[in-house]
Amino acid sequence: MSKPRGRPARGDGITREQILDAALLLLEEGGGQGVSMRALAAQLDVTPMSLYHHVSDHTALLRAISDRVYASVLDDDAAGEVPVVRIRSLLIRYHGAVSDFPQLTLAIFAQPAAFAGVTRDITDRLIALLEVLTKEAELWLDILIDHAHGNALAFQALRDHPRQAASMRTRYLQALDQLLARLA
Amino acid sequence: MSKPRGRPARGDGITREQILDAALLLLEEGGGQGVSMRALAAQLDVTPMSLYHHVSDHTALLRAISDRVYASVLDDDAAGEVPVVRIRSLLIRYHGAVSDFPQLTLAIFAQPAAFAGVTRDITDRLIALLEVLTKEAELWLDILIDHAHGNALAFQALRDHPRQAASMRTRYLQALDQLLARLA
DNA sequence: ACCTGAACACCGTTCAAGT
DNA sequence: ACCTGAACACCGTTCAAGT
Repeated sequence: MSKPRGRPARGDGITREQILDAALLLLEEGGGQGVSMRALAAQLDVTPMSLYHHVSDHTALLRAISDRVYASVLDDDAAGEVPVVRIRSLLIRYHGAVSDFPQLTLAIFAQPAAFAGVTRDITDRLIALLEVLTKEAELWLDILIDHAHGNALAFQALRDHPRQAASMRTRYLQALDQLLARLA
Repeated sequence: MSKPRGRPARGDGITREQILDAALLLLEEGGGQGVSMRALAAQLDVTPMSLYHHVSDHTALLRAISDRVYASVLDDDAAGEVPVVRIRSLLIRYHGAVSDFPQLTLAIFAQPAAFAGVTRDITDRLIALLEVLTKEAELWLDILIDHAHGNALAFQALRDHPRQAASMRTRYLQALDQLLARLA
């Protein structure tokens, strides 16, 4: 029943990659109160403590997950397009990431000190694009990012109502376009 | 050392009011991961289980707290003023409540199913005011509320930097005015 | 009606013991 | 290097026992 105590044979044992994969899976389905070390370990058929050999901390785990999630936001930035279009596509992908994993977003904001710099690249690119269009780039950065975050929270509130959630996506797009139209 | 087992003498024992007071206190200072039943009980010099005689649940406790916090938002609505001014003052008070208790806000959003209707009165009043000013009242409700929420989250991120937090308040006001100016 | 103590099922994390 | 088991300090919550 119980596993041997020592180091497992080569090829057994757990990878950091496998941990992150399982964590994302738990995050998507479980929804509950987030990924716990113990539940994650059970998912991987391993004792909780073995995770600490690959991840230093629970918040380090969350940071690793969010790094992975937000990395995809920076891909495919419609590089050839006009600034407004690039801003729009960047925000839509950011909003998508944030509202696909609302529990992760909440966890990050619950202890923000540990997550400085995770979304740094995104805001850096956004502000560079905004500076082309307006003198008050920082103000509009605040508005657009805050709006994405707040909307993602409202999203979370409709988690159990998929039909309303779908219309929420289009409402975000409407609001975003309304804001962008007033930017110039 | 240990208290007697039975019902305490008249005047001893705990009130629901005292529980909420202590909970708000813990919320303000502790900041940490929110108010736990056990920490709250310790604060009141009582066993955790005695709380369940006055509050049915941990989420019921949070709901009671948030009812109290948000009730003050509806006071003093500058009733004589123009709609824009009333909207502005309402949102500023709402933003204040939300960012004074970011941990509460996060807790509420973490399990939103239990909190439908808490902020209902606020959105009702807001939308009534918005309908005077624009045909797209619901769209602007989304924008303004989401903005307040998102900004409150960003606020939380600066919890340990009071100086930056102070300038954040004025930045919220700037952004709010920018949005309201584009409403008409 | 209202409190206590013991108990159950969870957390994150440390530490020593194993291979 | 990497896993286990036991342990510590936390959670929320239930249930029986006390007055």
